[in-house]
This record gives sequence, structure tokens and C-alpha cells, in this order.
Amino acid sequence: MTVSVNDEDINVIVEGFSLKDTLDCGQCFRWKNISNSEWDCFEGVAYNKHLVLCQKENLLVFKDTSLDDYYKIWQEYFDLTTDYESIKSIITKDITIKKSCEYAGGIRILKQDPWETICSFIISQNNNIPRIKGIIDNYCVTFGTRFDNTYSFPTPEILSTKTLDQLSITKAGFRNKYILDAAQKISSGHVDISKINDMDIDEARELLRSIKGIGPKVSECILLFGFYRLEAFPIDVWIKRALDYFYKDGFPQDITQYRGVAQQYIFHYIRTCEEAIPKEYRKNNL
DNA sequence: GCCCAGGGAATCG
DNA sequence: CGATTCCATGGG
Repeated sequence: MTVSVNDEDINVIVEGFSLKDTLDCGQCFRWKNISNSEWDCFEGVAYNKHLVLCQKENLLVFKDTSLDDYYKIWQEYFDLTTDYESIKSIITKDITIKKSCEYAGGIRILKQDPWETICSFIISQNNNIPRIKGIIDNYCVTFGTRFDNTYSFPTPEILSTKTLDQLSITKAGFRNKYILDAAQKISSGHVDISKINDMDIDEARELLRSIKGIGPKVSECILLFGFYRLEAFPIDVWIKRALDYFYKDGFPQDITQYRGVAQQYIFHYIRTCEEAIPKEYRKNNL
């Protein structure tokens, strides 16, 4: 990986990384596609920093940021220093995962902000991705702080002072009471999410599920996308279909440490590739 | 009008 | 225990 600075922009040469697939595979919700005919381009916010990031082949161009923030935030956020070839050599022993990697093997697991990830996946329940993005944007615009022509994600302290009536403007519906419970428990210190990194995964699951609206599936998403627990394994409707169709005899056991990564490749593959599974499996009529 | 969406809580048997 | 039902909202 080569890093250089060119007239305010930061150029990074990467291998086996796809910006588009990474930001478009349903693990994050605040990146806007502003691509043109030549470049894949996305604009977004993470950790209260604004970024425009473009990719053409092996070249990544970071705009509206600094070399300091590149090393402090973005290199980590996009998980650019992890050897994914090594991970894939383990999980692609399974034929379905191998096909998923051939379809979109440039996906990386993002290291997102834990609090934002908790809210995002509470909002995700019984919802679809375009609407999740809209609701999260409503939260930021309504309750976040304006900076760099965009908005921060509102803190638990801010949200804990709001009423359900005030939150209703976000259109999150019945999920607002779950967001409020999370904001209250975390801002009061009743739930201390800073301890999760030092917990074993079952202990972390139990802590997260003490928040209303966080069940088996959402807790796995939070652990995978907000705490980089690559062994967390979210089972949503799409993964259920994959388990039904590809894994009648069970999911491979020898990839347990990276099954979250495998899960994300499979999720993106069967959700966005028309011929991944038969039409009748893309419905809930089994 | 119906079904569905990166589900979970409450209730029922 | 497992199985059902309800929950808000908007797109197809």
C-alpha cells in the first residue's frame, strides 16, 4: 500500500479493495454515491469528519481531509491494513463463499462508530435499506450538529433529552422508543459500551440485548460492524434464504473466526445478484 | 388493496 | 418452551 499527497488530495494505492461494494453492501447508511462515468465517488461522514472518496482501479483519492486524519481515522475505518487475501483463503474453501467473493470480493468490514451502529441497526429492523438511510439522515439533520456543510450523528446525551413526540419527525415509527431506551441507558452509564472491546462475545451480546429493540440479529450486526467482531453472524431474511438453499447440512464450522466476513459476502451476493439463487427463494413463501 | 423490508416485544397455547 | 400477532412507514 502506497500513500502520497497530491495537491491537498491523498492518493493511496490498494489491492483487492472495492469502494463501491464496501459502501453499497448494507453495512453502512450514511454514504452518498456521487460517481461519474470515470470514477466511483462517495461522500459521507464518520467520527464527525467529512470525506469525499473516489476510486479508479487501484487508486483511491481522499478529498477534503488531511494526512493526519487519513492515518488516524480513514485507514482504520476502511480496514485498509488487514490482509483480506489471507482471510479469503480460509473462507473460500466453501464453494458458495468462493462464488460470493468472485462476485464482490473487494468488500471490507468497516470499523464504524459503535453508537451510530447501534442506532442504525435498531432502525434497520423490519425495514429496507433505502428507508433506513432516510431515517438516519432525518436523525442527523434534526438532532445532529451542523459542520462542513453536513451533520454529525446525534449523541446519546442529546437524544436522551427528547420525547417520543419530538422523535416522531424522523419517521422511524415504533423504533423511536428503542432509540430512546438506548440513548437513556448509554448516556446514563447504565450500559457502558466502552467495555465491549474487552468482553468475550457472549457477554457483549448480553449487554447489547439489555437495550430494548436489540435482539439476536441486531446485536450481531452491531458487534460485526461497530466493534469489528468478525465472528459475529447476523441472520436476516437473506441469510435465512442462503442457509435454506446452500447450507441444508449446516454452515461451515472451520471458518468460525471469520464467519461474519463470509456472511457479508454472501449477503451482498444473493441480495444483489439476480442469478445467485432461484426466483422462488427470493420470496417469503417457503 | 396487497406484500415486503438487514426483527423484536408481547402475548398465547 | 414454540408459534402468532402487532408494531410504523413507504415503495413496488
